[in-house]
Formats: sequence, C-alpha cells, structure tokens
Amino acid sequence: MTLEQQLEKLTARTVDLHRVEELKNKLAKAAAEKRPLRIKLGADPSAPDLHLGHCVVLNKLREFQECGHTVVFIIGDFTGMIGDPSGKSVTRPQLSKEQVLENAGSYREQVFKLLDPAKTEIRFNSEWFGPMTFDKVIRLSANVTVAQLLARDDFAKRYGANQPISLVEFLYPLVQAYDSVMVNADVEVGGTDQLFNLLLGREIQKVHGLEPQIALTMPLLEGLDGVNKMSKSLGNYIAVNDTPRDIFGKAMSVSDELMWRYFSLVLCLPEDEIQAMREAVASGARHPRDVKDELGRRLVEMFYDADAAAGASEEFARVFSKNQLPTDIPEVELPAGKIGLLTLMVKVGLASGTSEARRLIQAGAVKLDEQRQTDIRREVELRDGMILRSGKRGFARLVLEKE
RNA sequence: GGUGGGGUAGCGAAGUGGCCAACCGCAUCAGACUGUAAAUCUGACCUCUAUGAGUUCGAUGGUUCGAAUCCAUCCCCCACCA
Repeated sequence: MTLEQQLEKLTARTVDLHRVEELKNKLAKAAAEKRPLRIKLGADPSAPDLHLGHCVVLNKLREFQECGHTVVFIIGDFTGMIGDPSGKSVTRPQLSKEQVLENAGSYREQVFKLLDPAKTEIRFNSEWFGPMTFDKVIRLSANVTVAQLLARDDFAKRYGANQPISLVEFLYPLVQAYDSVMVNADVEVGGTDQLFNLLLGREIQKVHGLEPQIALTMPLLEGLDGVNKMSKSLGNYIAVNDTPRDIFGKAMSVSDELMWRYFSLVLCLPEDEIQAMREAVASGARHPRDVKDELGRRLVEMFYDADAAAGASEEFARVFSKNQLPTDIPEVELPAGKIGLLTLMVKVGLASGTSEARRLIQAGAVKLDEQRQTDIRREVELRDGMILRSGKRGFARLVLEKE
C-alpha cells in the first residue's frame, strides 16, 4: 500500500486530526524503518459491554492494523477507580483484581471480533500507576495548569454553570495522557469527546522528551433514538454481543435518516456507495425498508456470519411484517390447572408484577393463543403448548409439568 | 471556618398543613397508523390479595384529628467568602 493510499484510508471519517503532516511523517518513517506505529486506545474496565459506538473507533484501529500497525489497547484498571469526567458519577467502586481480569477477558473476546489479535497489545495501566509514589504524581501534575484544564469544553461549561468539578476529574486527563508516555504511543484514537485528553497526551509526551502522538478523533455515533450518543446507560445501543435477532431488530428500528450514519461509521462503506444508495432511495428505486434490511444483515454478518444474518432477516419478516409467531418461543414450565391471568403473566416472566400485568392487559397488549385478552380477572385453564403473548416482543410457550 | 441555596418517583422539575400516590416535561411501556420505520395521535407509568389497601417526597424523632409541606437533631450536595 502506498503512503497516499494509507493516508486516505486512515483519515476517512475522522473529525479531528492533529496533525496530518505529522502523521504523514510518521507513516513514512515507519515504512522506512520497517517498524509499525503504535496506535493507542484506552478503555474503561468497568463496562465490558461493547456496542456499535465503540465500533466506530475500533474500525479505525482495524484500518491501522490493515496498514500493518500495532494497536495498544489499554485497560484502565487504575483509571477505572476515578471515573471519567462525565459530571455524573464521580467516584466508582474500585474493582477487585479478579473482576478486572474477568472484565479484561471479556474485553478481549469482544474487541477481537473487530481487531486482529496478532497485531494487538493489551496493557493495564495499573502496571505503571500502581507503584507510582505521590511525589511523582505531584511532579506530573506540575506539567499542567488549571487554565489548561479549564480549556476543555465540558469543564468550561460546567465551571461557567456553577456546576461542581471534582479534583479527581481534573486529574483524569493527566492520567490518560501519562498512559501515552508509558506505552510510547504514536497515535491515539478516541471519540470527539476525547479530543482534549488526546491533545494533553501530546503535551505530556513532549515534556518527557517524546515525539508527540497524533490525536485522531472519530464521530460519536447516535444511538437508536437518533438523538443521544449511543451509550449503555441510555439503553439506546446495539451490543456486539447481542443475538443476531436483537442486532437485526434494533437496526430496523432506527430512523431512515440515521441509518446512513450506521452504514458509514459502523460498516465503513465508502461515501460514494452510500451516496448512490441515498439517491436510489430518494428516486424510489429502492424501498428504505430494504436498505435498512441490508443494514441489519450486514451488521449481523459483522459479528456472526451470513447464515445468521439471513436467518435474522427472515425471522423478522415473519414476526413483524407478517405478524406471525416467531420460530423459537421460550418455553416455560408450569403445573397443570387453573391460574389467574395476572399471575400467569408474572410467572411466565412477561410482567414484573401484577400491576404491570394489569396495565398490559388493559392496554390490549396481551394475547392468549392469538386471542386478545381484556378480562383482568380471567382464570385460565392451562394447556400444553398454549402461547402467551405480550406486545410485539414478548412470547412464551407453556409446557405443563409432568407428574 | 462563615454566609446563602438545596436534597421530591428512572431523570428533570412543581408542590410549602387536608382537594397529594403527589401538576408538568423527558425517558419507558402499550394501542392506533406503518416499513416493528421515523413523525404523529391515544392510554398507562410506586406496590398489592385492587372501585379498596399498603408503602413513598435525604434520615430520625416531634407538633397536629391530619405533614412532602411546621419544629428539632443528624446526614449529604452546591455556590460564594475565608
């Protein structure tokens, strides 16, 4: 791959890139010395549940790997104690060694759905922060001024709005920056919200006599709601560990406008291809539903395979387009006899309590063998194979316990 | 340490003695419409053995026939000043 080709590939879809010339130089140097660049990504150890939002960044890392470079994946087991300055949860419970290792394992398994293990180095930042003594911490913090930290956008906003900023949060960017020194990063990748931290890494590297890293940011992916960024806490995400059916179903629920972002940022389709699809939809040549179906299938394929993708698509069409029952309905064992409908809903797991069961029945969401139920007090004579349905997604097949 | 402002259901935010299980918005769930689109409209949204009952408004104790609302003590948060 020529330098130009690499550069084009690596800069695609990026938001910030400090700086292009430096990246060019680094790439040239790496090629000349036959030494791969070190591409850093930091991860919080507390939430090993990767979703498509993370994939945006991981895709970029993979592209670096495809160009022959090495990814340094840092698990912030030390930083995890601090909590990222989101303004919400300032302190997080410290994770035990076992938990950290377990989470790390889970990370590895998920991250390698996208990255090449042979070109990935996994590090824990407790490795260098654990033994660090306080005098070193002070010396490190001497490298930054409060004004510099306040330059960070969200700090500035919160400070202006009289909202609290904990000292610990102030320290966070510094800690992350020091990671870059310790792993000797050539490039650090992150979401646009990470720009400040990435740039601070450059400063701190310079202080330590290193060549500053390239700071590269990727757009933040909107979640299923199309408004907020995809995040676990908002529940608007597609996890890489979701079942094919969930991935597909969730993909189908995004708005038509949003799906293009997914094509671009998650599937990394070239812009001209996306543009062509857009035009096809606009002219009526393709139905948006079919395009979205393609999105769903491609996403499933990304984490599973073509068979799973086709299966998920068919299943979806059967259940939602044709409104038929899904093929695999979870079975629930119950003793034979009569039972109140409300209790049945709860026992089967389709309602968290009788209050919720009532609401669902009153809303007309509950069906027994496809017959809509309206009577809250109904006593149901259980039969083997009876199908209880709640809304569009809740199904249960009853199996009578054998004596 | 001083002064002031706060802590209300998942979040935000009203309510400052009875009409309060607590206005409203967001999120969520369901129904209609559909392409499970999105948008929109409608309803629900503490729990339960359910036209009633029980537990909620930082914690504990008190005043009162009656408290989220008044009093006391305590805990926590924020801003400003030092």
